[in-house]
Amino acid sequence: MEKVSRILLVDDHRLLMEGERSLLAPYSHLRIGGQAVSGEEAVSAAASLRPDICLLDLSMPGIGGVEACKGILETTPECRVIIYSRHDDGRYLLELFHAGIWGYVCKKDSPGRLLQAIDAVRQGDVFMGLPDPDGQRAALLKKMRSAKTDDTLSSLSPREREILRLIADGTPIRDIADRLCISPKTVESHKYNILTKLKAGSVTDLVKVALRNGLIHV
Amino acid sequence: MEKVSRILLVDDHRLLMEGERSLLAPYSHLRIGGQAVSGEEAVSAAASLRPDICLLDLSMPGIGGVEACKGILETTPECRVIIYSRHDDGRYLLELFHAGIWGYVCKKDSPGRLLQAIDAVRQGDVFMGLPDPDGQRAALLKKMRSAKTDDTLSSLSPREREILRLIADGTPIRDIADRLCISPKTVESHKYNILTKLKAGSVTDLVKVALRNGLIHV
DNA sequence: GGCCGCCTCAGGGATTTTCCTAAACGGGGT
DNA sequence: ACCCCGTTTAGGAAAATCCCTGAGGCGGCC
Repeated sequence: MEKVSRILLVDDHRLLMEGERSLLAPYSHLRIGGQAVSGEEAVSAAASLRPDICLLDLSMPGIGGVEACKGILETTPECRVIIYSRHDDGRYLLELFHAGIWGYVCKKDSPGRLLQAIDAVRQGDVFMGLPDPDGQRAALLKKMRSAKTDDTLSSLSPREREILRLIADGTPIRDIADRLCISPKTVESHKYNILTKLKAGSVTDLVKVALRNGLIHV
Repeated sequence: MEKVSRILLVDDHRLLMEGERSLLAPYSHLRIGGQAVSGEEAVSAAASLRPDICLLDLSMPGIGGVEACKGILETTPECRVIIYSRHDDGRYLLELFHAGIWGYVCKKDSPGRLLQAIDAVRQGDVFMGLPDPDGQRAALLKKMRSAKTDDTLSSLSPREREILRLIADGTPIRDIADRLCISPKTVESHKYNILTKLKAGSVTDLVKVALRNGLIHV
């Protein structure tokens, strides 16, 4: 008798989630153990339902998939998270890999690959579905195997994250200082530290980082 | 006997497209008249297949949904385009409305609303499915009814677009001047004009515009 | 107690950007 | 011929940012 895996579906596209449900429906060893339509919901759902597998959409409003993933793994480390991403460039893959995901599948791939991934992680394997744009897959794998983590936002203090958000939103230093009731010089210091920590060369890089991490929206 | 509408599906999520197919399947008066997984494909598919309705995803790599929409309407103005967007904030709605769309539905809504929209445009009605975040729907409708178009990038000259791209990528003025073999002062002027034309307050706005229009990537 | 990271503030010169105004040149359209 | 538009250049003062260095207070951890 085969073990049944309880799967938590997380996606803010309801229709896509329906697609996932019907994809999984024929398999009696795969049971939908819950669903969530936001990162926040996903974290609390995982904590209470303790699913075996979590199928997680990356791009969601609010805390976003990356943070959701970390949150889930914090409260429910035994849950094997499979990222179901719309991006075909392995975005965040490094960060997520080091955070502890077990699978990564692009939405552009055939739905069958999702089943492949689920089967793999059920058996304790890791399934990373990566297309090979410009032959960079090898380099990506190499980076995955090296222990270096990306860190991006995790190296920033809460205050720095807050200021990063405001800067990336286009708020001038003076206004940030006013809103936070601190000296403009302090804001400058924070900005300098942020740029240094993130190895960013300009505010445009900060915008991109903030965008990737859901701090701001396009 | 009911007229049959031929529908072109455009989405780079294959699974989501499957969802759309099965959603439409029960209705004999709705026939899938083709499908495309990119904006470029969509434009040529519309030109050759001349569908009655086009169900168009907004966020796609390459030329993206906005440009795809314009391209479709250029070659196939009789095709009634329904935008199927993942955003719930009516993003691009103004621009798209003036470009000539007939419908707008958020992916977050129930799939039923998609059918509603299709029925509406089949009957010659316009269906704009807008949630009401912060009560801004009224303002949005007002803007829709006023004749002002958004224009975004279309108001820029090729040179300005080129410089916008470089600025949004974080290239300092001096480097842009070097790369383009022109005076830094010229670049400044272009930048000033871009900022003015786009009514942007800072480079961060330029990053977002560039991102939305596919000039740069996150 | 001591160390460390975070937040705060400040100084100050160098550098860059901002915000225009003005103008010259060429190409394309009327 | 004429005009409009895009491209190029320039000027210059005011403002903002950059790039540090240094330092004090505060809370947590060993």
